[in-house]
Amino acid sequence: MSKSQSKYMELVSWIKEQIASKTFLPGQKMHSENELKDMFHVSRQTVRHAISVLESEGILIRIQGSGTYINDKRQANLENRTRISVVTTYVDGYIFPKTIQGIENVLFENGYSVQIAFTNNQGSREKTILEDILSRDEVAGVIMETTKSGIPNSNLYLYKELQKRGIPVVFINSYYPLLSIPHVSLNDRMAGEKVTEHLIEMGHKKIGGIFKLDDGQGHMRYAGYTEAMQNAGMIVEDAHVIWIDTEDIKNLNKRKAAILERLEGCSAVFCYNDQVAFELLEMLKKEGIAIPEDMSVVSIDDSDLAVLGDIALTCISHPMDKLGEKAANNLLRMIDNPSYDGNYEFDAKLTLRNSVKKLN
Amino acid sequence: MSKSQSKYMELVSWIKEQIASKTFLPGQKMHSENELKDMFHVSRQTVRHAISVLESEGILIRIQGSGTYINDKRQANLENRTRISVVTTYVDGYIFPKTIQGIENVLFENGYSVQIAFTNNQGSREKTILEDILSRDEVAGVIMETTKSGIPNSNLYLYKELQKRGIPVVFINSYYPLLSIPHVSLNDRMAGEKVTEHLIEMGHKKIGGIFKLDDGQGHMRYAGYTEAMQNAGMIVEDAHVIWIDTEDIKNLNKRKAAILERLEGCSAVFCYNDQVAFELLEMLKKEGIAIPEDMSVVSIDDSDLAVLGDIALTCISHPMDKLGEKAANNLLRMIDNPSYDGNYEFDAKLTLRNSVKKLN
DNA sequence: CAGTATTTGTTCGTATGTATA
DNA sequence: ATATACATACGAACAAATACT
Repeated sequence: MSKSQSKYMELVSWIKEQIASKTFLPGQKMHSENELKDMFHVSRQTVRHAISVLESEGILIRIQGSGTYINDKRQANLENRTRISVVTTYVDGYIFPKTIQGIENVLFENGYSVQIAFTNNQGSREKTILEDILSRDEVAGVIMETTKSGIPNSNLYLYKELQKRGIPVVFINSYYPLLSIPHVSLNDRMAGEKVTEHLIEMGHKKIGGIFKLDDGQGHMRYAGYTEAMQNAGMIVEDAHVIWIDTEDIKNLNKRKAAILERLEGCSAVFCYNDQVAFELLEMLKKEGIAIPEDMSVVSIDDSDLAVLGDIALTCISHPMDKLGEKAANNLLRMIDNPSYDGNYEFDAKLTLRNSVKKLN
Repeated sequence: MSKSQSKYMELVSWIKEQIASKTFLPGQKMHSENELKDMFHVSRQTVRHAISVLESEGILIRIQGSGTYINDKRQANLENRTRISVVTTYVDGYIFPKTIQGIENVLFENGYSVQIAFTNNQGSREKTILEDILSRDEVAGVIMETTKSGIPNSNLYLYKELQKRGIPVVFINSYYPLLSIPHVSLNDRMAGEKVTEHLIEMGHKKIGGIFKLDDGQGHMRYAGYTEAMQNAGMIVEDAHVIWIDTEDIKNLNKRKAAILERLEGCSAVFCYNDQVAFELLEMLKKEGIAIPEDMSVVSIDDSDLAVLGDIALTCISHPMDKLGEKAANNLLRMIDNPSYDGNYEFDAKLTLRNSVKKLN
């Protein structure tokens, strides 16, 4: 592969490939100059030229009389790192800005600089960003929002590589169950449970739900919803459950007919988040369905959207900036003490407003 | 001094001494390899070895066919920098997230990583962040939102230091008039003018205004407002102009009495931005003042807030993500070509909605 | 511990290729 | 187009540090 005209550059490429493919392992001794000379049928000068390039890049270390070794870069560079990479899906939602601000506040106060990137909730972008972090090899830790954690992720090997290199990672909002990497999030299961229990206490029997299918939070909130229903001896009817994905949220109206049909007969509906609730309110209003008289609506997040319209939403509060601060603090503790368990889930707290009607 | 047994190290020392003693000046061409060979009675290989050591230290630059030059260190260190620092006031507003996302998109695609920090619109924090950037000395450029550009800033010397080091800076949204540093922003003066002209065209004579006093955007929007009034032969009455600062915006109600008094007799009011307009709408509603029947309201930004309530605001659109992209692109061009002029102002475009009444 | 082999470090000579002025 | 200057490449010799017997 990589033909770089000159012989020494070909040798450079070859050695890099061996290291990348784990044929040469960090700390190991490499072939001697004379061995390489014979292997590649070049002069020793050419071999030395190639090695000197790699040495100046910090990839190899030459020790006179002993040999040439693959540098164990990790330990060498990790010492003075004061940079943290923060990767989120978007920044233009209503939760992330506050979370990011919380993260930045804590990290800046602790002398770290914050490097940021956005996945746009696309696995391909997540991959590029992780590869970039790995190749630059200069961050002391990573705070990461999962990308579509509700469906299988093909980038898990990149997270494992970070672990292998001793770079701690904290997930926020959700996590990948297949990885043993800590996360800081809202207790989404509890959130789903509490909000559903509230509806049940208020006398609702037929409770519909709109959940996000492509992230773990959607799954957990759904799990809480079903648990609360079952605890109350009620049956979760799939006919009243609507699953949407990230794309749907932006244009809930496209699924209007299906949504209205599924909510037929329900007196209340559990919305995945405020954004969904807000869109749903608009939709119901246009259909002449009054809230909360004809339909009670609850949601999760307690963002600006929850109180912006004429109907204030009863909902679970998202910790937002507190979540960011906690994630940052946990990451810093993990950097100091690699065995520290960085997991944390915020208890769900219900805020009562006027979007739920009491039935008798 | 430094006798380092080997000939090539002696040559290295000699060259370093020449540079230290200003015999060789930055940017200057050095002796050719053959000249040095003859001067020191060594082989050309030895000369090349010495030069390659100095080249890897970034002290010399070899250019094939041209010669070997003493590196101007500024440029030397900047070569491999692929990090841009983005500093904004907040991230939890409604404009910044989109702007930041626009910036990140462009920079990431161009192989740069984005380092972020927030000033919270406090001069002291701006100072700390700039000092941090300067001491780390590892960014290729800075995109900066001004901190209270409407009042004197005591950190200008730090920006000058960045200029001195050849690190390009682009301001967004506003700029410090005392510095010759480019900015990318909305044409705030034009925005103020257009929105005021619209009110005048709709028959309004008494037009009040709420402006932000502590940033340059507030000043420019006010300038546009006065210009439009004067062009129409109308007089700007100070009694109808309200100046607020960043703190006031969060709690407009505290100045309720003063605001209502100043708007007395006005048929329309120009709001500094959507946030102000939104707060004002709430206030007027509670006072029983109908919009647009009793009072027309216009604003600038066209954020989510503009269309969220029951009254959709007629306003000037803020370029948001486009502004971020433009700022990033201009900064990249400045990095490539230091003489490139990175200034750009987006034309103001009016979006008509239903917050303005036509008078006759 | 001494001696020897191995491995990298330094230096010279020479030749040809390629980019620049 | 030519001369200049750096780039690549080979061969050879000896020095210095390390490893092994």
